[in-house]
Amino acid sequence: MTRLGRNPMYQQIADALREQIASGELAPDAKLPTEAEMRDQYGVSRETVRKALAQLVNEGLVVSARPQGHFVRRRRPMVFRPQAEFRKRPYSPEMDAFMTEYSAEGREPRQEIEVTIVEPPEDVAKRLRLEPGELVAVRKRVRYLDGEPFNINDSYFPLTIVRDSEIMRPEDIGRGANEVLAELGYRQVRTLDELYVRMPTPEQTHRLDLGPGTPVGVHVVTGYTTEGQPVRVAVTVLPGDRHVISYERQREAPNEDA
Amino acid sequence: MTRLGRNPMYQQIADALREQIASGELAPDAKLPTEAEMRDQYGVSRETVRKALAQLVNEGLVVSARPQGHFVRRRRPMVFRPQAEFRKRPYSPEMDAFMTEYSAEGREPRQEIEVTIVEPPEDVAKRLRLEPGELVAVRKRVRYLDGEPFNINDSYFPLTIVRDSEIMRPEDIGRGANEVLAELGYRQVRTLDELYVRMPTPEQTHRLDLGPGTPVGVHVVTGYTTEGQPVRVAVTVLPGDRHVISYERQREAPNEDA
DNA sequence: CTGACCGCATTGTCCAGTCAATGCGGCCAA
DNA sequence: TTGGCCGCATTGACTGGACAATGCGGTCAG
Repeated sequence: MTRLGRNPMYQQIADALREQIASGELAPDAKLPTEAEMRDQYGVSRETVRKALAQLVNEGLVVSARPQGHFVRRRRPMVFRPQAEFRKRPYSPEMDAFMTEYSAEGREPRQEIEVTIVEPPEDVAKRLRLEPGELVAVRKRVRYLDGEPFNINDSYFPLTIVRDSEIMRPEDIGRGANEVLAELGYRQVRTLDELYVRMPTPEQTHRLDLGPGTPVGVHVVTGYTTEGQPVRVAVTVLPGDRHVISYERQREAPNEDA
Repeated sequence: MTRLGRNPMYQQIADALREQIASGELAPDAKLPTEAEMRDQYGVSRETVRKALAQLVNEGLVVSARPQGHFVRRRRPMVFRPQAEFRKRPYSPEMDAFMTEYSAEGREPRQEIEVTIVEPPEDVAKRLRLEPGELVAVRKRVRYLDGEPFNINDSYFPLTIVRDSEIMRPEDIGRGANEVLAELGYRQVRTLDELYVRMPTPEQTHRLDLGPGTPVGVHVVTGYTTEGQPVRVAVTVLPGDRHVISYERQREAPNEDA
């Protein structure tokens, strides 16, 4: 482990540990050597060892549990299925098998709901085509599984169309907020979905209790009525270490392209 | 900037800088104060300032350009549209507007293609339902835009069905590899899409020339024929700082759910 | 037996310093 | 004018140290 290949020592140490994790030599939940042990083993200072460990933590491969040591992280992803909104059942056998593998079966779900009226963030206002100053109702939800926060879902509705409706009540809506919108005369027939991949803001880190090195997927759904009017913007924040996002597609017309 | 709120100094410095970036006080491409300046300004050691900067770099907010200093990062995302495979044109007006905003118009595209025959990685073998030892053909592509690597796309095909076909040639296939598969008698009518959000492996970091703190989306498409036979697994790696993933959905049946 | 307390191993924070690498801008020679 | 070289500001890598925080496990008093 000497300074041959031009790579800095902390890189080489991180690479060595990463390799041990990938090969299974260090299994999930296994304890890594302590900083002091590695300092002696590699003949470097403790800060250099710490820099290597910090890199692995940032990659999401390792967690630190003071003062027990560093441990190989175990992943338990869960399926997020945007299509669940519009499709009831008919999945292909492949999708069924996939769902079974990553199902929430046997885990205990819970959610917290909070409804407020606010001036919308700029990006939401733009998607709902609101004039400056127009207000929206927000349903902010945090969903938990086995007591662990799993995702954030904030749904924005133009205040003019949901005022005094069931949507304003901070309770679970059994038949879904989309059905309530439909009853109010705003049935959504089309959505535009955007997905961003990035590191979380400190606020998201806090709300989702994220460890360092956990990226998030931000899923933004804008729902439109037949007339093309946007009536809902839903922002879902999905911690990368806890989700697989999955959906199914079918050929539409019998012609082909790129 | 004293040690009141229990937060470590490097956190407080990082928070202050993050706030200045969010507020626009430090605009994109703006130069941050040098480490020495901040050391004096906050009355801490240089290492502490560096720890704060490292955090911002890891969040993808700041880049360091030695020896010019640290700069606020500018983002220029690009649309990734999985549906492009199956849909030719008919997008809604909303989607059209969105595409225009993030189009590649005026940027210069280029790609490198490499075709090899390998024993597939375990996850690919599983999706293609291959027996141990069965081989696959891989088309590995790196796509560039304005000279910058934009994404990686590795497509795996069972060797038994593509041997000696056009797919084995390391050139661009104008009408698309999917059409070639169709001509060979394996038309795909359905796909299962999975999307993972995570930090890149060192190999991906290298191939995509990623800065630290850039998460990636890993998009895995498995294509099936009418008979439900998997004939293609495409793995696309999308750097989070360079993409928005976007698609459209339509109500299918005139009944509703959650 | 039980509960409170304390020692200890381990990680977290921070410091003051050294030397290396890098790229820009200016200086100087042809 | 032009091309090459060099100084310099700045970040990167690393050291060896100090002290704080934390939770587990064992000890000891009741």
